[in-house]
Amino acid sequence: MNKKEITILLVDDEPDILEIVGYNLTAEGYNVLTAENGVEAVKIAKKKNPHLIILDVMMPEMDGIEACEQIRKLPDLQNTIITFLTARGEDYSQVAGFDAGADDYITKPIRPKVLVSKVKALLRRLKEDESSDNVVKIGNLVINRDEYKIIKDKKEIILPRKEFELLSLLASKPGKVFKREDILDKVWGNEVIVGGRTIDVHIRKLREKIGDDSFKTIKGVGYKFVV
Amino acid sequence: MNKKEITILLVDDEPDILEIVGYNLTAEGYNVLTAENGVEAVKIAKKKNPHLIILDVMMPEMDGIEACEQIRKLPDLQNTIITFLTARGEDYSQVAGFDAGADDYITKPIRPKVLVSKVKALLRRLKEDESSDNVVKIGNLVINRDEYKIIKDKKEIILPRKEFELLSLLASKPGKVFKREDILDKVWGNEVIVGGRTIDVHIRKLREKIGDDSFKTIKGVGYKFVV
DNA sequence: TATGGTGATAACATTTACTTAACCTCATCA
DNA sequence: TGATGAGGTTAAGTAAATGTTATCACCATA
Repeated sequence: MNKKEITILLVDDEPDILEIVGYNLTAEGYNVLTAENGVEAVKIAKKKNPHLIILDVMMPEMDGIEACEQIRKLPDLQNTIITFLTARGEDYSQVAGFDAGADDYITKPIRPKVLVSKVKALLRRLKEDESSDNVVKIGNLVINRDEYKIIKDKKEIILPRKEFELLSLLASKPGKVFKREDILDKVWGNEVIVGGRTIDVHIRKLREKIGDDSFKTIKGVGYKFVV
Repeated sequence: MNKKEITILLVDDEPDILEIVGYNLTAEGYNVLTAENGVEAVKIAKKKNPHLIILDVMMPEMDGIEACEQIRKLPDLQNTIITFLTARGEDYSQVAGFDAGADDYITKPIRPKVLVSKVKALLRRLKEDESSDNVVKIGNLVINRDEYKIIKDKKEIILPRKEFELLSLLASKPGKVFKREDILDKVWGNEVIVGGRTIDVHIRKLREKIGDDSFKTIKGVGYKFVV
């Protein structure tokens, strides 16, 4: 996801804060929307579907907590990250904030650098969320997509990229037969043309490293991973 | 399976975590049970048979690892998904966790959104197991096109491609007579020309493997599959 | 520039599926 | 009754698909 495509909704009743924070986030390349109260915030959130919402707790009309609750009810905004702006030490509002469905909070007074790095961290989390189950366990195998490693019987195995992708694909649905063409599509990409024996050779390496029994050949069709 | 019917057992010795995580899961519509230590967890798991168990590793009385092992021993809880709560980077506990029979782990500090999406992903896995998409059952036969296998009286039979396709075709409409030319069209493709005895030979092999009675010859016409 | 890992390929071996041919059985009907 | 046609059976040959190994080009890295 490109920064340009990331939309942040900034909600505060003080124009100064909107301007300073907004300036800093815009300078970072984010697409920034602003609202001056909860009612407006909910309206904009509904329409623009931002990735991140920064909500001041104390606001006229509708406070941040209530706005947050309303926003959380909207089905399209389930994956939006919401963070509060709260005065330091106001512990109660933090709890209430989490209760309302917030993911984090930022304490006032706001220091632009801190805020920007927090925003970056939160958006990084969004990415992590998108690829949520990066660790898969099948039988005595643990496949960790994040760290690109395999654990078999407590022992770590490092696989080259193609082998890892191939194993990863086959193990994503144990038992299911993947046709050769499907494997080529998913591991090699459908533009790439490789020779006829390429898949076999990679399967062979996996059989060597992971175990012969785990990979079954279905002649004329493809391969499957079995537990 | 409706969300309301899904039960999650949450085990942690810190009431704060039980509350925050419990709140988030309840808000998602899950039925949440809690326990404060391993002993209690095992007791509740045995009684309530939850679909998913979230276990803190570090707990007084009985730690998560041991609780997991005990739970895994219970026959009713074989299909339960167990996931650990573990401090980030505690690599050892992850390995030990998988060893004890866990399916996944969630790192602390807990971020509600991450946890919820992970829970959803895990439960999606549960659903997939239950739904049989590309599977057809006829009599004591189960034909699984995804895995390219046949199950007859609980025993797995692997068939070569042509035999599989032939059986698959005949069994798609039990009782219906398929003309020889139709079979050739569908299994062999209408450009391929094969000798007169080819179909018979394949039928013979199926009769050998699946059972003589299942395939009836209609002289001058073709074959049909009967239950 | 040397090194080592990766990934593709070619050449060959092996395995398996599929087809065929030859022969057999059985029912039907002139 | 024996000629005919349809399908059944078997083993063997062939073709197709996959397994195996060695080798090479490429790339990053020391």
